[in-house]
Amino acid sequence: MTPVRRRTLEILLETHRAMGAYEVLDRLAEDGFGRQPPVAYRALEFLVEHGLAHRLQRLNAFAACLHPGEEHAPVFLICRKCDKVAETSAPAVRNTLHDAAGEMGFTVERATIEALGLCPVCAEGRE
Amino acid sequence: MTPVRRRTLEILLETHRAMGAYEVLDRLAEDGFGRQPPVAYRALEFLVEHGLAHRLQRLNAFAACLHPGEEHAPVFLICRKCDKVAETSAPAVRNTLHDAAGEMGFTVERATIEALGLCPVCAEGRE
DNA sequence: CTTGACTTGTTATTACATAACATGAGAAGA
DNA sequence: TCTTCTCATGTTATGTAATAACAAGTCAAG
Ligand SMILES: [Zn+2]
Ligand SMILES: [Zn+2]
Ligand SMILES: [Zn+2]
Ligand SMILES: [Zn+2]
Repeated sequence: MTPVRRRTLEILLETHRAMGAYEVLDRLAEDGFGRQPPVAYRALEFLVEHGLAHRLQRLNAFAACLHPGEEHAPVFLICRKCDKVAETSAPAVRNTLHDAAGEMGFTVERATIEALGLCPVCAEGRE
Repeated sequence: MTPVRRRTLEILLETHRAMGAYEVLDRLAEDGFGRQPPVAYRALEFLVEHGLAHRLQRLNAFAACLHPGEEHAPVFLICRKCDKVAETSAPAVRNTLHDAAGEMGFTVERATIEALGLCPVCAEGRE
């Protein structure tokens, strides 16, 4: 854990939402770190590899992990109205996926499960 | 269904694999259609909206749907070795996801489920 | 024959991501 | 101590994916 990496994680935690790499980069630059894309991408890559952050394919964005160290299988719920992202651990979904893939002889190593829809708050507000 | 859209679908079907938008665009241009990104993106968007093709977030790519019209819930199995993409319909996975999200009050409208791993052929060939 | 919806085409720009190279700090070994 | 190796950080430059904004043509409805 080096300064850039630590700061990158802090940024993700502070904002508490999904952030694009360039958005993270701007913050890092403000704090005196490099202002070039690789600076952010490398730090984010490190965090993802070490289970401290996740990448959201649908959003081209990153978010801090809410259960670091716990060795979990995250599922993301993205609200299309307020853009909030909830990370939930749904082993049942993963298991079902592994089973379904297994029937076809496919070995799942990593899986991306991201749902787009409405969070409780936005759903209540009449669509 | 217009010429560009039909041709775009044909291209996806012919190659029988996931293709990037710019790759599709090159083919379209060869056939006398426009050579600008929007040409491909619009046609692909149309196909996706009408359930004739799918978008693979992990690959920034598109693939023809193998069960068009059937109103299904696709799950993609992407082989990291041979790059083949298998589309399978796994209602169980979707249901589990909907249930898990429902417990948190989240309403799922669309879901991206993509697994990365090894296909039967590549798994056999000793990792 | 005019209006309006829609499709296709263009130019230009924005957003996202990585390749390739240079430098400096620190650990490991002579 | 003085190399040497590894790794983190920084840079420049480029590659790749996606969209904004506008122009022109088709065609059916009125
Ligand atoms: Zn997590
Ligand atoms: Zn919401
Ligand atoms: Zn399909
Ligand atoms: Zn394979």
